Amino acid sequence: MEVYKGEKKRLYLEYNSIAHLFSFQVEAFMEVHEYQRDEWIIQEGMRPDFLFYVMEGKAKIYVTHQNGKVSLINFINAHDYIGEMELLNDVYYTKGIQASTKTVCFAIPIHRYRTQLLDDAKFLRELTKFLSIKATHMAAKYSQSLAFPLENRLADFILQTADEGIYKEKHVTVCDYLGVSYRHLLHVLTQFCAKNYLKKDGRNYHIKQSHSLNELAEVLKNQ
Amino acid sequence: MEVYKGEKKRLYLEYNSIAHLFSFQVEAFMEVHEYQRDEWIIQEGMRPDFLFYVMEGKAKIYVTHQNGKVSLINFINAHDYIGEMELLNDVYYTKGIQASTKTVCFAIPIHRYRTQLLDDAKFLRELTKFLSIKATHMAAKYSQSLAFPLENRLADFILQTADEGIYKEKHVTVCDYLGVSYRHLLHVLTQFCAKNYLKKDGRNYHIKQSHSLNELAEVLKNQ
DNA sequence: GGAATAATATGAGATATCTCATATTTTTGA
DNA sequence: TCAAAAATATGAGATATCTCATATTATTCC
Repeated sequence: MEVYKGEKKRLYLEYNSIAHLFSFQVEAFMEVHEYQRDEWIIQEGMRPDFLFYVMEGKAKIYVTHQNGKVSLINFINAHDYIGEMELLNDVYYTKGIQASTKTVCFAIPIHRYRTQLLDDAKFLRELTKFLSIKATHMAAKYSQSLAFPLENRLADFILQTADEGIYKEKHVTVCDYLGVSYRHLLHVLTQFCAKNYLKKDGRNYHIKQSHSLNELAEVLKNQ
Repeated sequence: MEVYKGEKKRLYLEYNSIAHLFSFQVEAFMEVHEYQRDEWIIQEGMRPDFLFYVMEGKAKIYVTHQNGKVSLINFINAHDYIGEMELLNDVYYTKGIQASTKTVCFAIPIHRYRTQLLDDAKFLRELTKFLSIKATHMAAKYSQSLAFPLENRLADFILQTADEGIYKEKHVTVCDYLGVSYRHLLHVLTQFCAKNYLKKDGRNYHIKQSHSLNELAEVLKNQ
């Protein structure tokens, strides 16, 4: 992790302002943090000292269960908040956040700004929207995971993450995200190939019949 | 549904104030609604005209999937908000909300107060907390549903809902909530009886070994 | 009060998904 | 550059969960 200092920090702030998110000056004690791929932005179980706002990059929220299973709860992208749960709640089990690409965040020290943040309607309004979408999204994922087999959820995931007709997510990550075993994921992917929805090419999968995948994914929709 | 009028309304407002939740006068156009058991407070797919704040009673959030399966997403209790998603988001698939006991809510007309509400730090702060807890709760349910079999989740649910050592939830509701088939729920309940964790008595189940259920439920915890 | 509806109950076979074992290939780090 | 670690791959048997069929109570409503 790198904390931008001096000229580097000044330049970054100049070109990437988040002043519009607050109605007061937040820059005085704000830091700019850069994390490398696979680095932990927040360690599971350890309360963070900052509220983060992601400017660039992608990250993943993980939680480890007592039976050793790991769930990838969600992906984090640019313009998302991190650590807002800890800002709001005194009691909270902190989840792990891991960068999956180089990630640059603004880091706002909680102890310094907590009171001001919780009094700022502009900030709270944006955060409320962010949280409402997050809650809705989790509710949708939850109910879908119980109502549909992997076949449907995977079809949706493939269509969402494929780039130019090619799907190439890491199986291990996808297992954690969709909450199924590695074995079963491979099994359903093989089925998709057998049905000619996908064509395997080394580690990539070419989408051959997106309409078939669409049909499978479509039944999840409405929410 | 009954809308309190005249003296009844005046008295109810006098004894149940929510003035402390806002920094402006919200009472002028606020209504008081009472719903009977099983009545729909919000119909699935229909945008509500009010932001509700539940004063008394309990309700359930439902969503219907395209394959006909119904998910009971969550329970709603006193001091929860309803319709806050529609207040915040212009595009949102509205879920159904059904009263499960007599339920009294304050109903704040959205078109009238939207702007003021979204500018009120006091209101937004409470709502943000409410949403953060909701999001966390959904995330926990989601990851648990994928990481643990029904046995563990049911044990937790039984302990949470039992009253004086007796569990008597309706099977149909529980199926929708835990996202399993009726058949399977009964199967696991029968197992619990066979293991002597529970003793069936007509439609009730007496908890005989809460420590065993506790052990099963415990592994979900940490979050 | 009786017919219709909802809730409970149980069996049996099907399927979705998991666990474990093991092999190969790729990536990483000293 | 090489050994260790991570990711991919596949088989086979186990288990969690589902579907469907059917019967028996409760509950609701005219």
